[in-house]
This record gives sequence, C-alpha cells and structure tokens, in this order.
Amino acid sequence: MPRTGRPRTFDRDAAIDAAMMLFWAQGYEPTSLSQLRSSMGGLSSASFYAAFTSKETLFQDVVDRYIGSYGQVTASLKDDTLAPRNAIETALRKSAAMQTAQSHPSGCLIMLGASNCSPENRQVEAILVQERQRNRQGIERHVERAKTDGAFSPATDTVAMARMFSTFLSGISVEARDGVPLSQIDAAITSLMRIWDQAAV
Amino acid sequence: MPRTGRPRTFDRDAAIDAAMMLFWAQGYEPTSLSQLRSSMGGLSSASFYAAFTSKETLFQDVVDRYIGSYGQVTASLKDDTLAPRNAIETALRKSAAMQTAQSHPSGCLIMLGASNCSPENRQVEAILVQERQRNRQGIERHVERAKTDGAFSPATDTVAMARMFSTFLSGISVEARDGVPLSQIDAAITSLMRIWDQAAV
DNA sequence: ACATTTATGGATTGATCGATCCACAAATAC
DNA sequence: GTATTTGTGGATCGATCAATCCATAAATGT
Repeated sequence: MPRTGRPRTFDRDAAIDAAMMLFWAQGYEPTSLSQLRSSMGGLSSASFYAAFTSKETLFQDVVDRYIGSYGQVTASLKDDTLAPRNAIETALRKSAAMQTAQSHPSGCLIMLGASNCSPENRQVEAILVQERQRNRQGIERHVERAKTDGAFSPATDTVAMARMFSTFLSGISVEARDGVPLSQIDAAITSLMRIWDQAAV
Repeated sequence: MPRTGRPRTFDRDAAIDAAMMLFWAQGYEPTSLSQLRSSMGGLSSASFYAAFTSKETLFQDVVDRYIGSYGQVTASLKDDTLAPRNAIETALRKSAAMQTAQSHPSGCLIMLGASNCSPENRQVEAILVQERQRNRQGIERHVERAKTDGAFSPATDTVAMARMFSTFLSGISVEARDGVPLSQIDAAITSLMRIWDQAAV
C-alpha cells in the first residue's frame, strides 16, 4: 500500500484477474504485452512495468492468484483430515467441474499455461512443473495413508495407484480443452474410483 | 520430384525430421523460423519458403510425419482385428514407452504441440484437436466392440469407460513431460486395466 | 548453344516483441 | 508553500518475428 505519491488509476487486482484469463486461454508465450495491457484496462507500458515489473513476474502473480482461487479445486489433496479416498475423488470431481465451466477458459492453467516454451522461458514452465509435482505428491500421500490405515490389501502397489490418479488428473485438462462434456468426465471418474474399491477388498 | 531446375542442396525429409524435434520440444508458436532454419541444416530464408511454403504448412507436414512414425504407437486404436482390451492396453503401453524415451522430446506432439496458441493460430491447434478426437473415437469403438461381443455385463457404461482410458492417455503426455519414470506409468496402466477385467465379470 | 526451370545467398520488408525513458501529473510530507 | 514520492502518457529502444525480393547458380530440355 503506497502511502504517498500519485495513486493508481486502475484496480491492480482486477488487472491480474484479466491477465489470468488471457494467460489461461492462450498460454504464457503467445500472450503479448499489448494484449495484456489492453485487457487489463488499457494500461500504458510505463504503468504496466511500474506495477508488475515484467511479463514473467506478472505470470508468477497470476499463478499465485490462480492457485488461491480456481486452483483450490485440488485443495483436498493437501488436507490430511479427509478420508484418503474422498480427498482424491473430490479433487478429481471439482477439477473436472471447474475446468469445463463456461465462465472462464477451459482446462487448467497449471497444466496448460506454459506447455509450449522456448529455451529462454524454461523457468516459467518450471513454476508449473513444481506445482504439478505438489499435486502428484498429495495424491501419493493420500494413497499411502490409506495403506497405512489398512484400507488396502498388503499387495497393493501404492505408487502405481497414485500415478494412475495423477495421470488421469493431468488428462482432464486436455479433455476439457477439447470440449469433452463434464458428464462424461464425471462418469469416467466414477469408473476410475472402482480401482480403489477393488484394491480395498 | 523436380525433373528440371537446380537440385536442392539439403535433404527435405531430414529437414522435416529436424523441424519435428523442435516443434515437439517447444511447441508451434515459440519455435521461430530462424531456429527452424538453423536446425534444418542452415537453410536460407528463400530455400525454406520455396520448399515448405510457410511455418504453418511445415507444421502440418511435421504432424503428418509424426503420425506416420512416432504416432504409430496408437495404431492399435484403429485396428479392429485386435481384441478390444489388448488394443487399448497396447496403445497405452506403447505411448508411455515412446513418450518417456530419451532419444527425442518427451510427451506427445499431438497432445502438447500447440496447446499454447494465440487467436490467429487457432487453426493450427485445430489440426491436433481433430487428431486427438480420432484417438478418443478409436478407444470408444473398441469398448463398444467389447460390449457387443458380450465381454461386459449389460450395466457397463461404455462411454464412461472409454473416456476413462482417453483421459488417462491424454495425461501420459503431462506425466512424461514432467519426468515421471516409465516404470511408474506402466504400473499405473496395470492398475487401470483392472477396471476392464472388473467390468468383464 | 540457348531457353527454361528450380534453388540459393543475402539483403530487406513491415510488424511486433518485451522493455525503457522522459516529461509531466497527482498525491502526501513537512 | 515546497520537496518528495509515485503513476501516467507517449515516444522510443534494439531485437526479433514471419515472410518477400532479387540477382545468381545449377540443373534439364531442345
């Protein structure tokens, strides 16, 4: 909060939201500064850089904003107070519902936001890789908790099951982007969760 | 095959292969003409455009080449002489093995090659969307064949099962790109295929 | 030999990229 | 009031983007 100096004429938070929609729809590299500035309220170049430092810094801010809002659909993966099976199913179903909604770009920003990257922007991609890795670990931890709780037969391969769910979660973004309806993804989740129950026998 | 005129000094097929590796690693839009020309053997701008018309046309050629080579890992999805379950499992396992190999970029060009696109390149993305849709339909057809053959109980939701496999197939690209080892993806496939056997009871 | 065809090297196009600079505007601090 | 701080409008930076042009080179056809 600046205590002195000329105040901003635009809403910084709203500008970040607008930038999020652009990055989400087009990805990091194809989204140009001029597109960003115009969608963020017609900022001048000077205003943009004074407020956001650089395109890359803005993207980091956008990712943080995304994780705190839309990205909360996978919050259950970090919550060890939930029943493991429920935590994973909830993450899958909420992700599918969010990513197919019409009020914003389809798919997931974390999965798709920087998948096409030239060498000089590799560290932008790295931000998202790290976040995806967090989801993978969350899934794995829930599966291991279930095994520790004795929910699975001793022969159950927990890494295999965890990767099965994480691979499916990753795939939801592509399916949503391609217009596969939520009803079908939801039905697929129902099928997928049978693996859990089968291993629980 | 030109019958007259000065012959090319470069191997057109080898140049397309080199372009494929670049598009595969970086995606369509972030890959620049100067990168392409230099990796394709140091072509001049004139030579490039004489041989390949445009960046977009080259990408189309690259996609065709990919489908005819690396992309053949999903050929089983189009082959109705195979047992349905085997056809799907084969596509998954071959895709996972190919996409994690070290001799070329990880992941799948069809899944990741144009996922970040500005509006003016949407039709490039459309090429890949169509190809992914073909895979989805192949999976669905195999599942329906199995049901017609009486391999599943009548209550089986074939669309749900088909989307489950296609979503997983889509997700393999993200996992491979993130460095998940083949052994883990393979184990996940083993887990996933149990759904098939469970429905076959 | 000469015309025709195709490819090449190299300069160059206009547009756009992300980013910076500067003079000025608008607020607070004293 | 004056100094200080911060934001804005607008011009501009060098670099790069995809693509084109032209003169010349190297092949075939007659």
